[in-house]
Amino acid sequence: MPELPEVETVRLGLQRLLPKRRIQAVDFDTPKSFPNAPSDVREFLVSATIMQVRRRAKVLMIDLSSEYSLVIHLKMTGQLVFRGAESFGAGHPNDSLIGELPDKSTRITLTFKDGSKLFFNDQRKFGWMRLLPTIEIPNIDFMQRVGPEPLSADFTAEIFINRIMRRKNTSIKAAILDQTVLAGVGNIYADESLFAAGIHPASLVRDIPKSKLKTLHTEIIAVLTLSIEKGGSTDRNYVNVEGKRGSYIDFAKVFRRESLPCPVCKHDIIKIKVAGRGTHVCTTCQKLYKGKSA
DNA sequence: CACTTGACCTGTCCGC
DNA sequence: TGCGGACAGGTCAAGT
Repeated sequence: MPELPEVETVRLGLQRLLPKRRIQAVDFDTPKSFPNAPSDVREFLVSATIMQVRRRAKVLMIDLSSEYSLVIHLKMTGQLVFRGAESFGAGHPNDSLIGELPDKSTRITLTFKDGSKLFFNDQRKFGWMRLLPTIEIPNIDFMQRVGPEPLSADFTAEIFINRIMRRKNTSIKAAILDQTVLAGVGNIYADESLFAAGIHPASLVRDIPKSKLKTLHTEIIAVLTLSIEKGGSTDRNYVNVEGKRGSYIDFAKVFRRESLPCPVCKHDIIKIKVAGRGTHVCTTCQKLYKGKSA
């Protein structure tokens, strides 16, 4: 659920709210959510000041004055919600989708010296937060293997095509979901960008003309950019740091629109399974490329 | 090595 | 209304 646009929206909110705040305490329920040793937490987290908030792929990094960083992955249902000191006692903000915090899905709470708090909620407990030396982040396995940022200026169509061809014998959907090919695309934006490019998600990479792959490169960038403008997609769980929804889902052409008319040709959108994921497709607008046969 | 499937979890929804 | 099962999907480990 949180894909690149959702994680970037959270990053923008955290970058606005967190720098210069000093951590007073951390509370967490399970070691799985926050596996660091208590001695490291005391030494490198408590009393540290937040410097900046960065993102790489779907991973957030909160850099601390201790030269450690909180590295965070929201996975499917993770949420980071900030509440200022004034939000407590008098109740929570009325326009938040999230009620009183902490609640039953709160895994980690960071409390700052000024009384404000950052809550890490995660219904399904797949997400995590880890304290690592800032300088070591580029060395962790995921950072070593993850592909280029699709919204960076040097992510050209040529680079995209070269990287996608590493997965030439699999479906195009599986290929763009592969974080080692490019960073940040998940199920929503895979379906939306493939619709925009007119490619059936089950098409094998090797069968798709280069010109179509070039179109897909353009559409991936367009879809991700529009979604960041809309504050991401709130399908089920996703909210921003204020607990508010993103509106991109209102602009989605196929995602979660099965049995509704295609906005272009009016034929019904169907839902199938591709690469083990629920996949939304308009079989009229999206061509299934298959081999050399006609 | 390339690729696919299952596991990790919990809440929701659907059919009986 | 209760209950079992399918489903949701990011990533990694295990399997083919």
